Amino acid sequence: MGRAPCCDKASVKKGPWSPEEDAILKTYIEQHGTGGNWIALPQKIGLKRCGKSCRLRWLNYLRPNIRHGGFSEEEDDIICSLYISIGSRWSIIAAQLPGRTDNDIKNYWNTRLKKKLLGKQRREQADRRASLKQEIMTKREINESFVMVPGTIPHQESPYWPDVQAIVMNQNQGSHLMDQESIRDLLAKLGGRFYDDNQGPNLFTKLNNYSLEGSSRQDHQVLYTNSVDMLSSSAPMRSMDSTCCSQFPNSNYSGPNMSQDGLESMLVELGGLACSNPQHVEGLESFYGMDMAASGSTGASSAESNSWGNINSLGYPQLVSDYETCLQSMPQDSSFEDSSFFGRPQ
DNA sequence: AAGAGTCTCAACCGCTCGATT
DNA sequence: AAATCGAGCGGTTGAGACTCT
Repeated sequence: MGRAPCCDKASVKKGPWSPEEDAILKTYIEQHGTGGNWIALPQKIGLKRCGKSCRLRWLNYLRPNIRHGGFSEEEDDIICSLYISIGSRWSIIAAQLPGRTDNDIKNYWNTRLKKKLLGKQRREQADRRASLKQEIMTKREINESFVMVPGTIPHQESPYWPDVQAIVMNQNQGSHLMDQESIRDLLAKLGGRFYDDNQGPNLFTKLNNYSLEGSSRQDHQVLYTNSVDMLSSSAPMRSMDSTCCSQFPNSNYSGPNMSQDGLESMLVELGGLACSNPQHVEGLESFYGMDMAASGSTGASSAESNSWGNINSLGYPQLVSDYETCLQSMPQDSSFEDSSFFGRPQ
C-alpha cells in the first residue's frame, strides 16, 4: 500500500502558475511567512494548489534575490568542482551559489554544462587515446607472443575486462601479470582504499561512504566543508578502504598476504563490480587502453543514467595521467608483464 | 513558410529522512 | 517501537521556444 497523497489530486490545479497566483502566494508569505506548514498554506490563502507546488514556486521563483540564467565562468567552475566531488547533490551545490536554486543548477548542468564539459573532454581524450591505444596494443602483442593461456580467445574483440580465469591461471603458472600490488592498485582505481599509508579515510572514502550509506541533511554542510578541506590539502586519492572491501564480501584481499583463493574470488567479484558499477569501471578505459564508451557494453549508455551521470569522463584525465606517469617510468624494454602496467609507478 | 527535430526549464512525481505522536 | 506526517531532495516529464532543413 502506497503512501497517502499529500493533497486531493483531483481538486488541485497543476501546470504553470499565473501572475495572480504568484501575487497571492508572494504577498502572503512576505507578510506572514510560511507558518511552517506548506500543506496547509494553499487552503489558508485560497489557492487551488498542492502545498508542495507552493513551496517549489516560492523557493525557485518568488523568494527574494533569486537569479536566473547568466551563469558566470566562476559559477561553472564551482558547479563542476562540486559535482565531481559530491555528485548530484544539487541542494548542497546551490547552497554555495547565492541566489541560485537547486532546480536551476540541475537544469543548467543537464542541458548545458555537462555537454560543454564532455565535448571538451572528449576532444582532448580522442587524441590522447589514439596514441595510448597504439602503445598498449604493441605491448599486448609482445605479451601474447610470450604467454598463451589455454581457454582464452586470442584475439577477442574489445576485451575490456581481462579474462579472470586466464589471469588466475597466469598466476598459477608463475606469471606475475597481476601481482597483489597490482590488484590493490586496480581496486583502488575502482574507488577504494587500502589502509596501508596510515592516513585514515580520505575524501574519496568519505564521499563513497556518504553515497552508499546516505546521510542526514544536516551532514551536507559538514560533508562539503570536509570535502573542500581535503581537496585543498591534496589528500592522496589512491587507496582502498573498508567500504570498497565490503563490495567484495567474499574476498580477503585487504591483508598483506592474500591467498590464492582469495585472489581468485576477488577477481571474480571484480568482474561483477565491473558490470554493476560502470561509473567506476569506465574510468578504467585508460587502464586497458580501450574505448569503453564506444563499446555499448558497459560504457556510456549505462553510465549516463546512473547517479553520477557521465562524470566518469571528467575523472578520466586523472587516470590517464596516472597511466602516463606509469608509462614514462617504465623501462623501454619492459614487457607487458611488468606490474607497472596496472597503474603502479615504480 | 512550414514541418521536424532539438533544447530549455518550470513543474511534477516519488522517494527518503527526521520529527512527532 | 511503530506509525504517521511534512519537508526536502533528485530524477523525470512535457509544453513551449528555438533551430534546422
